[in-house]
Amino acid sequence: MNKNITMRDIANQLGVSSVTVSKALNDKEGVSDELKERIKQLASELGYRVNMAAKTMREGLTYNIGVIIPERFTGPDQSFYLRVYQEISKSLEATGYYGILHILSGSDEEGLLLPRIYYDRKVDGFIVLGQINKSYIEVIENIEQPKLFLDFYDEHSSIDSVVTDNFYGAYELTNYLIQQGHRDIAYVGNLYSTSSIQDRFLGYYKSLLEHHIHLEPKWIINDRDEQGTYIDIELPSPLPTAFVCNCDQVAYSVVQKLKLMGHRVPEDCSVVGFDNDIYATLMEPHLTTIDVNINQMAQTAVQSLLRQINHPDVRFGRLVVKGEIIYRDSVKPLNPADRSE
Amino acid sequence: MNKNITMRDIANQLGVSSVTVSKALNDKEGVSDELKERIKQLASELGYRVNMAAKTMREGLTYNIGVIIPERFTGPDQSFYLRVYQEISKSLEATGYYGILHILSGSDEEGLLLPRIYYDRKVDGFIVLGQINKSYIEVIENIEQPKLFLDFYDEHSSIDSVVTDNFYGAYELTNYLIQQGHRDIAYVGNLYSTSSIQDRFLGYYKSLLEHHIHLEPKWIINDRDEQGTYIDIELPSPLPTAFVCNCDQVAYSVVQKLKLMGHRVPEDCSVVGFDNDIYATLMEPHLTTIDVNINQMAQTAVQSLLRQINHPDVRFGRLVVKGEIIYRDSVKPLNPADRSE
DNA sequence: CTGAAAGCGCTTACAG
DNA sequence: CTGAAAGCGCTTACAG
Repeated sequence: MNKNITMRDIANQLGVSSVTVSKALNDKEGVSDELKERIKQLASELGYRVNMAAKTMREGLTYNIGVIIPERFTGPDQSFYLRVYQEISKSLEATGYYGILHILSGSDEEGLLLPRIYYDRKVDGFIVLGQINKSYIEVIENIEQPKLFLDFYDEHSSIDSVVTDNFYGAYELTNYLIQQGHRDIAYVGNLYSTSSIQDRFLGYYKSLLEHHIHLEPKWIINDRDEQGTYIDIELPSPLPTAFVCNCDQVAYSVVQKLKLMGHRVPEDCSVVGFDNDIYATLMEPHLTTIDVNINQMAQTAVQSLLRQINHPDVRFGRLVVKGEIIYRDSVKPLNPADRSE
Repeated sequence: MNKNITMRDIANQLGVSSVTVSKALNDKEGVSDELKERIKQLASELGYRVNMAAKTMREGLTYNIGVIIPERFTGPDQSFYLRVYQEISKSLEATGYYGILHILSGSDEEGLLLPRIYYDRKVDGFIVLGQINKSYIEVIENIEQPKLFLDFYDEHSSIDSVVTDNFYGAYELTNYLIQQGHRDIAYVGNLYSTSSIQDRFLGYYKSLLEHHIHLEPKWIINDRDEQGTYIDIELPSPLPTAFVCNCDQVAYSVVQKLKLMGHRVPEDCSVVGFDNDIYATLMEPHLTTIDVNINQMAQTAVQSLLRQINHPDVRFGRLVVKGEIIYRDSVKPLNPADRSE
């Protein structure tokens, strides 16, 4: 019965024009309060629903945002970006927008193919969630629509970005380890893979510098290739007393590896991660890590992009969202006597 | 420069009508091959992109599907439905459709509020992913648009559904335990919470019946309240030799609990799960479980719903997607001598 | 306060 | 093979 009720139907039944109905339903000037009430009343009885497509065509706004996530971040054991997407979705809906997810396949990324949402003019703007390769960044840059990088950035690009505070997160985590008496501290992560891993490394390094601890090149341990595919981690020998891992999943692998070699965590080796994702509490011991404020990141991203849509000229640059150390059981204070040197 | 190029622009530049451009770009009859080529050529040079909103208004199809997930299934440690959503997204995009995610909050579900995508006519149909309460089912039923339940069903409802083969999955898993010599087998799950948990229980029960094993009421162990909130699991005493858990996450909890009590898995107790999600391989020992074919479920759901959109009269009823046992390390053959009675 | 006109960009049915 | 006309449902700008 509420089969495609239009404003005209309401107008006809009330003997007014559809212009008046439009004004009433949108709370615009120019309708008497009494008539407005009658219109709203009837609209609700008839189960009137706005036809967004008509609105879209008239205004040139789809009220959709495309969220692009590179496929390699969406494996069965990686739920982090999906959770971010979920938060984006919620933030968007609260403002009358909707998110459309596009998983960017490896081959499309290589072949520099834009997602279908682009060719179909399905969206008013794009959020790229997760680092894409240099050439694809250029392709995105050439899109003449608002866009934003989330959880990574590119120095050569003029595209706004929202990232978690990787640098200070890792810096504080490393400070904490040093406070606990550690001085032989390794960093696990490929420095050339993503801006996040690189910035976390730099935070770790800053902490080392401030404490006049020499950075041992052999204690920068690779965990993946530059495309982001995990490789087998080779632990150095002798072992450091602590590992700063670029993410919880890698921390989990490192702990597995240590256990396999007969070492105990944190008794023999302390380990910290980054993200506070599912790995942090599924592993034994529970991981000390940085809780990335996903909700805040999503909200910031959505707000920035929406502002870009409404004011195409304003730019934000790089927006940093603070994280927070979560202290758990993977770090042990080091007795000075235990030190290797 | 590709600022809102329309068919008319192409038509004007070529001195033809926009009707001809439309036909050419859509590969319809009635344009000479030569002209069609010129049109496509120019369209591509100009960076023409179709205006979906116009198409939508004309055809009355949005080419969007709403995917509704109850909030309680989307906690930080539950990525299963998000992964299903991801697969739905991919399946949809392959057919020119797009998914719009709506997380149904607990209060909206209680208050029987329909999502905004409904009021905005944003979608051509709905996939409800994850069991909703009875009253909300009725609300969904009254929507005069194609809809489908995914991963659950309701006997009183005429809405099509796609589910994994819960019954036979649990049946085969229990058969396997019995083959390994187990006879004291508990089931963990609230039988009144979801259709999946109920059907898995029934599969377990069928296996027991077939082997003439008495169903001990005390060995049906509760894991959550009827709203789905997890509760503390109380293990029975004496312990059975095996647990059939309604999902991997609960299997994980059970194993944690057993370990805490000083029991070893699988040496003292065997445990199996269902889903083959991240918990299955993150726990020690790795879990023997049923691999739910997420990709197949998503594809089946998308195809069914799309057919419903194009043929509003056809119904499928309940579609069952087969899963597969994944044998890992959480089950140990039971030596007859070990039996408790 | 109320409404007639025009137009967003496309496609279908029809005429030539 | 090609195109003029009409209409999908809305909203803005203008006239009364």
